[in-house]
Amino acid sequence: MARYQEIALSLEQEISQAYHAGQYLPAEQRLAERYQVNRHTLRRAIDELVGKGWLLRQQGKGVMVLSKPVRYPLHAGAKFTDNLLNIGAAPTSQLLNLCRVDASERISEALQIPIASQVVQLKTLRFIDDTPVSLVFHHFKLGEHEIALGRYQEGSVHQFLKQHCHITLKRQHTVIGAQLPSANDSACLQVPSKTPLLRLQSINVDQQHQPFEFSVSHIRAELVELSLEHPL
Amino acid sequence: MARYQEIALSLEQEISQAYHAGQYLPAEQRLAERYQVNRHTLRRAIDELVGKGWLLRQQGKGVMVLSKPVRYPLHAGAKFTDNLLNIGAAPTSQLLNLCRVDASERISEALQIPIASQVVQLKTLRFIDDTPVSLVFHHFKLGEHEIALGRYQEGSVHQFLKQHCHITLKRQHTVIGAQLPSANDSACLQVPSKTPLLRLQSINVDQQHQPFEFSVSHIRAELVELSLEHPL
DNA sequence: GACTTTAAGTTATCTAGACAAGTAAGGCAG
DNA sequence: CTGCCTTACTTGTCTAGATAACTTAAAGTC
Repeated sequence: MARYQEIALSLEQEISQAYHAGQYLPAEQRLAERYQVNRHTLRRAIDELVGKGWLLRQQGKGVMVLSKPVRYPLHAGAKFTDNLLNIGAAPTSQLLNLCRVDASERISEALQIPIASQVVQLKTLRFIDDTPVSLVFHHFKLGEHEIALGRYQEGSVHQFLKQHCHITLKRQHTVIGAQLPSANDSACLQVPSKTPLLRLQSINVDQQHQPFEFSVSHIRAELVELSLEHPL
Repeated sequence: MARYQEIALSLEQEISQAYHAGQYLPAEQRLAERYQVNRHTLRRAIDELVGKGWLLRQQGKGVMVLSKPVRYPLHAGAKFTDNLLNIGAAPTSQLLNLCRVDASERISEALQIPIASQVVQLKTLRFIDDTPVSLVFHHFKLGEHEIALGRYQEGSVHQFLKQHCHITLKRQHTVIGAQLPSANDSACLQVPSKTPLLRLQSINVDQQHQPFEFSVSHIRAELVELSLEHPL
């Protein structure tokens, strides 16, 4: 077993016993001295625990110990916002960008439109208690509701659609994967490039069961896990 | 944007255009020379794409371009083995370890037994076409079927239970997360410590809807994604 | 031919040093 | 007191080099 793995294991034990969420580890240089290794080797050890969701790096501040992730139910009608309000957390959403883009193969298949035709793309960032949690790309067909969407600024997108367009969306199909963040993901979610993300691709349908929205969410896996009840 | 991120972006484009699954990239040293950077910087760039599921590192051989992941449906009755046979792949399972362990809080909660009471733990490794795909920890209550379980050696565990114990398991509750592999995960799944894994924790019930198995799967996210149909 | 050894080429790990970039707190001018 | 600047400390990135571990194929041995 590599030295950095030994150190990661040792640190993991120490954290679970002597630290609680919100506390900061000693500086990398100090830890490197304690373990008698180069700072790069110690960084590698910390990277292991960051990847497992135990620690969060904050440039200029230090390495923080995290708490257990929020469990997020995945029903057909499950709403990000409502779920979190129930827990007592303060969920917010912020519009980053609104534009038209050419539909990729995946998007056109999901929305049942021709490939390379244009769609409206909404890029939003979701927070829990001022911590960025997920980056979401919403895709809608062009059409009557496009102008209304242009007025969206913040808060739940699905709530907005319900109020201004009288459309209630339901989750119809979801594909779940995991990946490391791109440079853009890292920047928006304020995580280093080694913390894994959950990737959710959802097709949401309107009351007539017609595909209305295709969304791709990149979610910080140290903070959130998905929960699923299977019907009998 | 950091140099290694620029290189990752450049490589990603090149791969999607000029490579197909199974091909190998030029050696790190060559690529480092091409981009005029130190080999460590180029490694960091490759790490980005490994994390995104585009590439697979193989010590001593090189860096291989991967194909798109297998999509694995997650119904109540979904079976790893049957799903893959339908696709035309060759799924196998191998027993790594069988022992009794003390139930953690998570396990005892899932199986509805007292905390720290003992359970039977089966550790299995699943392959698709001789590639290790997931590492699974199965947990069962002690009891009448324990001896039968002791005879399990390979193939689908659920199939084995059906044939030898006449028990048909159904997925009742699933929690999905993502994390980087531990040292043990890396070794069993033959992946470096930077490729993210999907983590599936499932409670499986018998015909009387009683919790019978609690399993924890660590799945290579570059190879598999989970698919979910939501009922109306 | 079958097996072993060797060599070359590859990725993996560790060390060492430098500088950039971000944070926080104290000191200072207004 | 407020606002700005400086300074110290932290993490992030890049370079450079050495050695270990692993894979493959060719050369050698029986």
